[in-house]
Amino acid sequence: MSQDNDFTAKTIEYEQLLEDFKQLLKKNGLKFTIQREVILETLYNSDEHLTPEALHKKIQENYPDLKTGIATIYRTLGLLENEDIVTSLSFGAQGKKYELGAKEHHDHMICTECGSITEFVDAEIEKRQHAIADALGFLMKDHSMQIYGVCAECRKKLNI
Amino acid sequence: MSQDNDFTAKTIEYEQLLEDFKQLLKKNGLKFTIQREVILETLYNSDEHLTPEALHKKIQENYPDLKTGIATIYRTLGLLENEDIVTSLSFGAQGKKYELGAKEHHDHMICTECGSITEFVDAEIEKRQHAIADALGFLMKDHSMQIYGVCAECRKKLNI
DNA sequence: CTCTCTGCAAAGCCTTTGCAGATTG
DNA sequence: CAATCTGCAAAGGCTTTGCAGAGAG
Repeated sequence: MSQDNDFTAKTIEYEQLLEDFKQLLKKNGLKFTIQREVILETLYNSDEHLTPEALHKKIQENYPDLKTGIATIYRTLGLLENEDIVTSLSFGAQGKKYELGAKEHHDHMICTECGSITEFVDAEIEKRQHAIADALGFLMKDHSMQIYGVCAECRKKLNI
Repeated sequence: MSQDNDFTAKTIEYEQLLEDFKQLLKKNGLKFTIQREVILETLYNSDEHLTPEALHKKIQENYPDLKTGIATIYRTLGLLENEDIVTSLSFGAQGKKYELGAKEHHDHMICTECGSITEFVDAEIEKRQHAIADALGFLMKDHSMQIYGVCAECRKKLNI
């Protein structure tokens, strides 16, 4: 569950993020609601990548008084994704998982045993990606990379 | 539609592929049916990554006499994916696209304007991926990388 | 001949949408 | 106050499944 590699880093403070979010809402004539704040906050405080359903559950646990509908989760996630505040990862058949996009760019290492996601960055790969996009005349906007395999923990357990 | 970069290469002949497929079926006590052959053949002859629906449509066009149900497409695709004959790419909300896995390993460059997918390979990136997985104690089985942006063609059209 | 496959239609997910009341600005 | 939001439940897509007849080995 918990990660202790050196590759991840939140590059933005929550207050800052919240401010940006409010700004964006205002700019688009949208309203700042408790639900939206709670969703942003929950995403911020989660090191895991969350499915809409997992996010919903987490919010229901942490804010039992606030009756948050799954529809609002979806609507807000869509909103946040449009505004590039969160990004989503698509998996095989299991749908999408969301994470805050406010971190330093990173890639994902996904354990096929336990489903955990470890993040990492590598400057060399980033550089090559740009070089390749350029070589093919492609205007690169974003990229994502996933490595699938068995994480260190599961390897110990399975002795492989 | 058509791609003319130097990065793609089919490394296996159709006859070979078909033979392997038959072998696999036999090994698992499964049967070789016209539908399965047609699906394999259509995937082989398509340079695009196909959604189950697109594949279905293509088959209906090319084999109007063969009434192929979408359920069979899904079942066969699942079978082929399990056997690592095809691999799937997941996109935002638009579901999955499948491609034959019988090519040299490659990554994907996806145009956010026209949705086209260009394949490429880069030895340096492949090498780094292994190095990173090793460094993190991860047993790497597979990986995928996508670059999102605007393809050369669309750039011309849009003048960007 | 036996066992697997297929097409069809029904059933199941996950996600989106319509609506009336609740909330924000 | 006017406009957006929310929760609920219904509606929508895409994918999977059950079944009876068709087809492969």
